[in-house]
Amino acid sequence: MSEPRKLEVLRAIVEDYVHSREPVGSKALVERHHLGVSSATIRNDMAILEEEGLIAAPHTSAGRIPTDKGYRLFVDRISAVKPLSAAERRAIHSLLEGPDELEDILERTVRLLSQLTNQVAVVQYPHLSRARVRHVEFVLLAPRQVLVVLIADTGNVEQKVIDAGSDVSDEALTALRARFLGSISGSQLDLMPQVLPSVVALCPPALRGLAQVLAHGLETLTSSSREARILMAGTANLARSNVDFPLSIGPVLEALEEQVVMLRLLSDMGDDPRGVTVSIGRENPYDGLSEASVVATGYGPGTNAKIGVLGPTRMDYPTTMAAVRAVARYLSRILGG
Amino acid sequence: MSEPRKLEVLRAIVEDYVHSREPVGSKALVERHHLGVSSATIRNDMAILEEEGLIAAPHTSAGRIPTDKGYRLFVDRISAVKPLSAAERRAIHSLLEGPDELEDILERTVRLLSQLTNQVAVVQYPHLSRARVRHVEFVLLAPRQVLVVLIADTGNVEQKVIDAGSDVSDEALTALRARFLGSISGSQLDLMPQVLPSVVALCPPALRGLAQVLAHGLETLTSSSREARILMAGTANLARSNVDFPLSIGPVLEALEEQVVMLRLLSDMGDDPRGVTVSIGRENPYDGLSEASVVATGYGPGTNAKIGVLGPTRMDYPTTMAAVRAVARYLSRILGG
DNA sequence: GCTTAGCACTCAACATGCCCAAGTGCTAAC
DNA sequence: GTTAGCACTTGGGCATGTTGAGTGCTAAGC
Repeated sequence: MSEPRKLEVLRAIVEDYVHSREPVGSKALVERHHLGVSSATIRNDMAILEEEGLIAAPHTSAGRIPTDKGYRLFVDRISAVKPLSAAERRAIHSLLEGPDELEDILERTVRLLSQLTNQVAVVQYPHLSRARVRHVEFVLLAPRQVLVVLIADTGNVEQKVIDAGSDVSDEALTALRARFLGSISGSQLDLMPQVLPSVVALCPPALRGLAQVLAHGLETLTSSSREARILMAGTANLARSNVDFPLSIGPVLEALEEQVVMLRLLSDMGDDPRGVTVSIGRENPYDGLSEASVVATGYGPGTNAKIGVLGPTRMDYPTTMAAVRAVARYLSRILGG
Repeated sequence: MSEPRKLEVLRAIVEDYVHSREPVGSKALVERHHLGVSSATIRNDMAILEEEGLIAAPHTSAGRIPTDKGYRLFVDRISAVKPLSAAERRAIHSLLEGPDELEDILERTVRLLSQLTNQVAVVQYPHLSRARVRHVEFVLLAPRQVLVVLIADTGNVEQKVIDAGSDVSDEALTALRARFLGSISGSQLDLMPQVLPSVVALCPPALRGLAQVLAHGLETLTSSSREARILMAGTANLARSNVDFPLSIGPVLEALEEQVVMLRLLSDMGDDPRGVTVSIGRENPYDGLSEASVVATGYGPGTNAKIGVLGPTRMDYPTTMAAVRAVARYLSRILGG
């Protein structure tokens, strides 16, 4: 049997099934796609595809549906990129409208992506780890309370109120601010644990106690738990595709709510620099997502944060991948400029 | 017929139905509750209750289920507050553990509440409108970029980067900071639109342009759109009670995602200062929530922000109300101290 | 060596008919 | 005002039959 036709058959099955949500049989296949052979031949091909674990039959006398492995092959070798429609392009360009603060932009982006794909869209805040310190500020709120503000060159502003333990003078704060700023301004945030102690060590003994506290505050601001934020939109789309989650959408909602899970998931997905990455069904590390697929890609400076969508394995991969890629690119451009 | 028994019958119907999710008939009723009369009598009572629109029968030969109006009467006049279990009390007290920043506290709170009630829990960030200014800070990030930070006595820290339009000197900023701080420190945030212009007017002409820009920045930080934030947890519980939303949980998820809707909903609910407020089914202003109930109450200083849960109308109101009240009280205590 | 027609076989989905249990409303008696 | 009794309604469960889509296999054809 011919290898190209085998792939063609798989492609047809995936496309039909995604379109109709119904197991697709040999006869329907030859009718809808001009494959140039009869249904009997297709039956033989399908038997082989099934042997290879690419498709499966829900029961004896039903058509076939793609398995996770089948989708994987489809995504990797068969699918062609679908160009976006003009309307979609226009929608993406409208991202520029509105306030240009990081949070607002991300929010609009994730909303847009969920509308474009009719799936749940997810975006991770830009990683701080590779960002650099742009500014540091200490503000005395009360005799012992200090507001520590750290601004990264990504536009992130992180702040935290800390308790100094003993009374703090304005002069001490100003002095320390200058010291910290001089030493760490421009350095990468993920180097803070190494850099900060040396700053403290160089302080005159009188200031060292306070410096220690402030350094610790700064460190927590840059720690990974801080950057662990995810924005999402379109969870209602899950309800629409209720049928596609035979068990329940409960576990999926749980996963989405558990930011740790989502972050892990996104960062586990390799960072193919020139395309989107897809994680299909049981490939997902989290059990609750065994019937879901994630299509994601990096964005922003160094493509270090991820944006993507989550939906049922029965998903229109080409279109979704195109949308994710287009939105990610445009988002990168906005943030870069 | 006796008024007390009528209420007793309604109470029994609500309780049984909430417990079993099945229409409850006259016979089962007399068996499970010792009402002291026969099923025939109950039948008569039920006919009256139905006439009054408090209960309804899904079809001719089925038992009755409470209507929205029935639940309303139940909540208003019948239900007794259920004391929390020791374990629940303990869980609530564990709220104190962990970081004590506003965001962390609210996050733990909403998680806890969703676990206690097995519903979706929702909490609104404390209103800024009645909060007072605790501190203001201007930080020069770049020659023309100023970071404006505003700290409220509720613990909220709001910040925003603004473009000054022309180069800014450090001295000017310091001078203006002193002016703003002196004039607005301690005043209510919702008075800012009135107070800020006068501060600007009193500035020396050389500073007035910058003062104007900064005042505008401060104003947006205090505007209502800023305080419009909601945290939620437990959306996966919706999937569990799938059956209770005959249509779909889609509209419910949509409503939850639409912060505007939720904020409107929460603030529309009267502010009964000594108890929780309940909004049942079609009482909700939003169509998608016509099969949902919201149990909410105010918390924090002036009980100006809301916390609550959302679930199907078929909900264990007494327990839910007790949990919401207990959590809100404890949260108020934590934030107050 | 592929491809194809033909055929027997399987099985979910649907329809039909039947009965049952739960529940109601009403009436007449207490 | 309460109750027993009864006729009536109706959804749900079950057994049965039918249909149609789909398969696998075999034998013939190119």
